[in-house]
Amino acid sequence: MRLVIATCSVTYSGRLNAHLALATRLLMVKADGAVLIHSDGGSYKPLNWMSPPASMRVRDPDAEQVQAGIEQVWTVAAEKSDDILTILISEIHHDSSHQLGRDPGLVKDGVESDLQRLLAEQIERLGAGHSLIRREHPTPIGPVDLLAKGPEGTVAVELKRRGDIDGVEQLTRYLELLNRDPLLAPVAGVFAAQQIRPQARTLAEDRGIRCVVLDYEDMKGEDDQAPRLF
Amino acid sequence: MRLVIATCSVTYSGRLNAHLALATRLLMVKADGAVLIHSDGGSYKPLNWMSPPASMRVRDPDAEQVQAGIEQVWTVAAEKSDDILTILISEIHHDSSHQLGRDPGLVKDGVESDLQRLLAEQIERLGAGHSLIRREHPTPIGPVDLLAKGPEGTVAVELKRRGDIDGVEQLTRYLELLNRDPLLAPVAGVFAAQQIRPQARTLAEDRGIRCVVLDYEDMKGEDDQAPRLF
DNA sequence: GTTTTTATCTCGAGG
DNA sequence: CCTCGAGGTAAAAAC
Repeated sequence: MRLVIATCSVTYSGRLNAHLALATRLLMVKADGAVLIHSDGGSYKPLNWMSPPASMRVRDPDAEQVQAGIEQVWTVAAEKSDDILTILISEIHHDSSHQLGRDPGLVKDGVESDLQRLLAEQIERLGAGHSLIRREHPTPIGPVDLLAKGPEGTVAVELKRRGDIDGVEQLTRYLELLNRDPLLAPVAGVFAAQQIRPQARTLAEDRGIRCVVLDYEDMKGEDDQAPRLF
Repeated sequence: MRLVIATCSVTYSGRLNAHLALATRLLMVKADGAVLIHSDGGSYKPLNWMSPPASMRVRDPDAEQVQAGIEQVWTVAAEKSDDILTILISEIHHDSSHQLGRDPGLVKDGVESDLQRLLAEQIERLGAGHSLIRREHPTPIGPVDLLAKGPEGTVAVELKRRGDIDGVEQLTRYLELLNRDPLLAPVAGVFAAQQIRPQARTLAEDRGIRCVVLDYEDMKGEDDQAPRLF
């Protein structure tokens, strides 16, 4: 990884065109050819970048560019498209290279699949008298997260970490399909999430879909497997 | 901006829990307290990070951590939530700080608003005999991108850079509302995008919505305003 | 301030 | 290889 602090201007041409006026920034060049241009603020997204795989070419400025005070011209080209990032460097304040090696990568806990496993094990969180039929019940338009038997019949469960309007739409499509199957119908809908947005709740309830808010930490506490990832 | 190349392990605790095993990485500390942890590959997303505003505390390792070869412990806490990033540093290979100043920011050209302006000007790209009624036609659930008059009546246009299934759902909701208005009905739907995904096209056509693929570069070439942002 | 929409989204899983 | 859905989505625009 090469780290350069430079006063530069940048132009990107690809799916859109974008430009950065002259200022001092960090240029990060990764081993796979990726280039990231960061300012000293904002979150993790760079001001501008090139995704890997890419290759960089450094050349001297032409006469006009020399006049404009440009010392180096970096051209970063994507290998799989014709996206091009051009960096005009006026001054380099720092330049260092470092050997990092491969990264073992991030281990996560608490994503939707974990939530699904826990709710499958603790299906009574949908209400007393529920039992699991199956996870990932297949339909022609994709799998339903959970299918369960409740006191009032079969229920299809759509599970989200954050319950949004498109999750309700998704469940609605599933329910329409499931209720066409005479062996399964009638199937009621349950929209279960750690957090349900008001608009999603309103839409769901208008359609007769029940909303259930889940407490992940609580469910994890009750988890008999209690896996320790780290 | 502070740049540190260090052999470290990292733990994040917040909306989920995540862990990075011991390896050598770049730690970037920004002026607003943001911290980014990058490996030497992958696109612009860091392996792990803390969004600003945040504050960092550096302390010495406890006895057990010293035994494990840890030299420093960085604790990065978000100011607006209880998210915490803990970085256990075993070895620092590089450490430098740099003054960057405020960035003038990115200027873009080619986003959805540009596409909408161009299609409004070149509405005949929907087919011969189309004329624009208005852009951003208001409805109770949000504005319809374009409303036009075609040879066979009024059409509502939903515009996307990438045409996905949720765009079709959105247009469907608009059409249902617009067709309730006796002054407007009947209104047909057109789903226009630079790229339309097969599933979205299938759903749209099932619902009698016409799909139109737009060529932005072509439209830009025909643009009489020809704005030069840079 | 909140909510909604966009994104050069990135990233991973599954066919 | 492509397609699809999730994301600690982030970030900008709309309200």
